[in-house]
Amino acid sequence: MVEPQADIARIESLPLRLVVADMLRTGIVEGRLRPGTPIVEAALAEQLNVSRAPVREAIQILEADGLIDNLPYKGKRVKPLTAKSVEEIYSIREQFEAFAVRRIIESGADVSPLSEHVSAMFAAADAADLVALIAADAAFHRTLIRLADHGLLLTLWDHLALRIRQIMALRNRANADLRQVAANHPPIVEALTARDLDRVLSLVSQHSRSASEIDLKWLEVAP
Amino acid sequence: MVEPQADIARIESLPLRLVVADMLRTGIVEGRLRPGTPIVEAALAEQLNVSRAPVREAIQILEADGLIDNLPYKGKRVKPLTAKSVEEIYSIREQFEAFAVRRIIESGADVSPLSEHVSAMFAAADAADLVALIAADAAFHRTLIRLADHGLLLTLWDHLALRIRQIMALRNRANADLRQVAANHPPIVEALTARDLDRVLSLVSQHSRSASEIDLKWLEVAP
DNA sequence: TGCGCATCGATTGTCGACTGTATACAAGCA
DNA sequence: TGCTTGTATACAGTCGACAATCGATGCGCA
Repeated sequence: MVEPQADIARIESLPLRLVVADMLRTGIVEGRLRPGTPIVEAALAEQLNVSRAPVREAIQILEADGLIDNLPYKGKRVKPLTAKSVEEIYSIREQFEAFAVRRIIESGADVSPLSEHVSAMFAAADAADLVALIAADAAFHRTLIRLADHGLLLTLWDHLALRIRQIMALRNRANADLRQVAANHPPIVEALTARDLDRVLSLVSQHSRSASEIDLKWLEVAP
Repeated sequence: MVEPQADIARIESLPLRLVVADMLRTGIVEGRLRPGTPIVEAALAEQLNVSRAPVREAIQILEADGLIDNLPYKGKRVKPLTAKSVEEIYSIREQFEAFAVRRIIESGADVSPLSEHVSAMFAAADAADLVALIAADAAFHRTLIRLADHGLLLTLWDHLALRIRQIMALRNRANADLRQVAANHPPIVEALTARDLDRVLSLVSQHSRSASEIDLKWLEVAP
């Protein structure tokens, strides 16, 4: 159940379903709505002072994103996270990034946009600001994908990134070495700049796999 | 617009939105609803003798599948196919299949389930049955993905396969050499059986790229 | 003539009420 | 006792009506 909340803000007069979807999505990927939490249309509608229709549609959007499970006529819930699904998510991520860097190096795209995100990560690490670090990390990787100039890939990535954010929000944050996280990225930029495909691929692959291992470890204690 | 149709069959008492979604999906991937065709909720609802709610939800499902475009308050339509989107779809397909075969060879999974689909393809080619050939081809590739034992990959594949089917349905069918299509597949099975990763990768990649080229060629004359 | 502006039609967006389905639990029966 | 059968409840699913939005059309006016 989502915490009690006042009336819904209709920013920019977006359709309500999108506002509601965003609210739920944020709650899920930030870990406030944990896997398994029941999502009940009527309850949500009442809390947000809207009818069930837009709530229902919002839930269906998140269903398509793979964040919510639908058990027909029984109920919906935040999709449970299993070790296997975490492994699958990270292994696909590895493929996507590998594909992206191959395209980037082939096309000779300018990789300088990555640098500012690296700086942001170090700044966040120095300030011990985990939220900012996660945001900068996400921005770095999304930019990497964007440089591949592949619309479908970017769409698929955005879906995947949601689930990765969810996983990261769920793991025990106290144990992360923030500067280490930031330090993982400059070598990728360097290797990209040097057009050293093999080295980039190896770094990216290692990056995904170590993240996967960390998450699997922490999900054991907090499933 | 979908052709006039009597009352909707509520097979197995599935929720209406799923029945409607299936109907629309089939129409799109079989090419009866061509890219750009407007999809109007009210009209569909009347044709199918249901209310707008399930129709609306069905449309949203296909929106998530990437088959339908939504221009808010203006209308929805079958998403137009551009050369770039075709290229993107096939290039992602290539990545997925490459990933799948790497996993298959690593895990040593039994690839014999592929053989029956190859047989089916040759039978269809001999009978000059294009529909059966396309079905067998789709089954072959889906099985290949399934053998990788990766749930998320299979989900992503199924979405992609829809759009590939749509593209294939839209291209001029008279010009295909059916036996040639079938003949492309046995070498893949052989190389898989021999665990020859490099050769499989090369074959699979070639397979995707030639399909992409053919489709791009035919989409020029019928966009 | 040409330009702003009310109006209208088409289409999606939202609502509240009704209906269908599944589960659990209690009541009836062999 | 153990099985079936009813019944209550908590949901999702569907419906018909109404509201909001956008684009086009046509009208008045300089």
